[in-house]
Amino acid sequence: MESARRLLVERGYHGVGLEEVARDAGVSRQAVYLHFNSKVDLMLATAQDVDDVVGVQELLRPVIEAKTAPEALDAGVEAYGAIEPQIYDVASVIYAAHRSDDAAEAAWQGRMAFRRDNIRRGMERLETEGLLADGWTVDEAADFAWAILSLHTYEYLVVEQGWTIEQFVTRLKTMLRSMLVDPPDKNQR
Amino acid sequence: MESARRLLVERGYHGVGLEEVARDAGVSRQAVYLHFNSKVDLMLATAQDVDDVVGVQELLRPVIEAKTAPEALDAGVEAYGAIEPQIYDVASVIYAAHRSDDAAEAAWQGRMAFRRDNIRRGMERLETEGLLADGWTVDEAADFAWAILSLHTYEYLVVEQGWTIEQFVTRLKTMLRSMLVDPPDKNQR
DNA sequence: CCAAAAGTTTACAGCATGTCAAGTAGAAGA
DNA sequence: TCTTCTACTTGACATGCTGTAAACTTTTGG
Repeated sequence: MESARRLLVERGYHGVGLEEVARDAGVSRQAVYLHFNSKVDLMLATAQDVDDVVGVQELLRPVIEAKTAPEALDAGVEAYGAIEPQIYDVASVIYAAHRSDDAAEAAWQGRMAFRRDNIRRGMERLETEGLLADGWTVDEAADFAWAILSLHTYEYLVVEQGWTIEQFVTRLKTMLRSMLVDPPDKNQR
Repeated sequence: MESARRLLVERGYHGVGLEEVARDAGVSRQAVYLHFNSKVDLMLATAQDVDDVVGVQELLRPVIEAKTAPEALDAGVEAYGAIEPQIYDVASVIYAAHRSDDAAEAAWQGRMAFRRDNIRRGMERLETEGLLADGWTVDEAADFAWAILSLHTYEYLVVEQGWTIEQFVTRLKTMLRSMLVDPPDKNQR
């Protein structure tokens, strides 16, 4: 599983064959089919494995437990900064396959829906507390924050440009606050 | 070329074979190899074709001709909003292939470098005019704007969530102004 | 009208995914 | 200890893809 992850990530889903993945894991190619239905199934199982180890639910707890909506927003960005580095590699393999493969597409959409639902709840809370900035609907704000807190923002800034996680999280916190939270709460407390 | 684009875009690079692409274009599969060296070469040529038709240089002229750096930034976001819908589909095919294929990787990096260079020049101009917001270096600001003005921000907000281009451009203009331009010029003129 | 350019059919090599069948080594249980 | 079950192995095969090659036909332009 570990080595399957390494190879898939390094060379991309279509860049490595099952033969090599299996040999690298010390088993025959056919043995893979005893555990997984297909290559894409192996990839998805690998991703699920990563999810379980990371413990996303745990990392999202501070978001739910935050006392105010703006603090929840900050906590959400921090959770994003903690989660993304761990799931980035397998998630991007799923993304790369999602246009060509139906199972990958379903897995990708599921992940996106999960994240967007969480963010939307945060925006609903902002509005409930009367702190959603003027000119934004809950949906539009959720769309915006979701697009910013994406796999690809992380990819561009941290993976490609070498930003530190702290730098990345700080900039995004400031930006989302200034865009989505009403001025009275604009400065961090 | 047109139909090659359609199929590649609809089903993804690995989701369609050359046989079908060729038949759809009304020629034999082998005829494709008379014009292109490989499947990836066909895809890249298709993308180049799109670039030529779109006329990126023309669309970027208002950016260069803007009188002030903040106006150039706005013009840049507008140019992005004009270019991205036209190149999105083929660009995303290149992106999807860039991890598995060396030629696709090179093409992708080239596109990214082109865009980032343009954005960096804008940030240099902002700094020259003394309007780059406190706490930002030219490089960091360029990274940030480049990550935001990406294929994927467009994908998430316009393609997936159905934002209009106007809505999209307006939000990004406001955001980049408030993050990167010094307060005196924060409001649009 | 003729010759080159462009395209067609047919065939083949190589590699990948996915399936099937038969055999084996070792652990677990009666 | 003997049996059986499990996990894995090797080998073979069907299918589908990319890329190359050769021989034949059509188009086209000079």
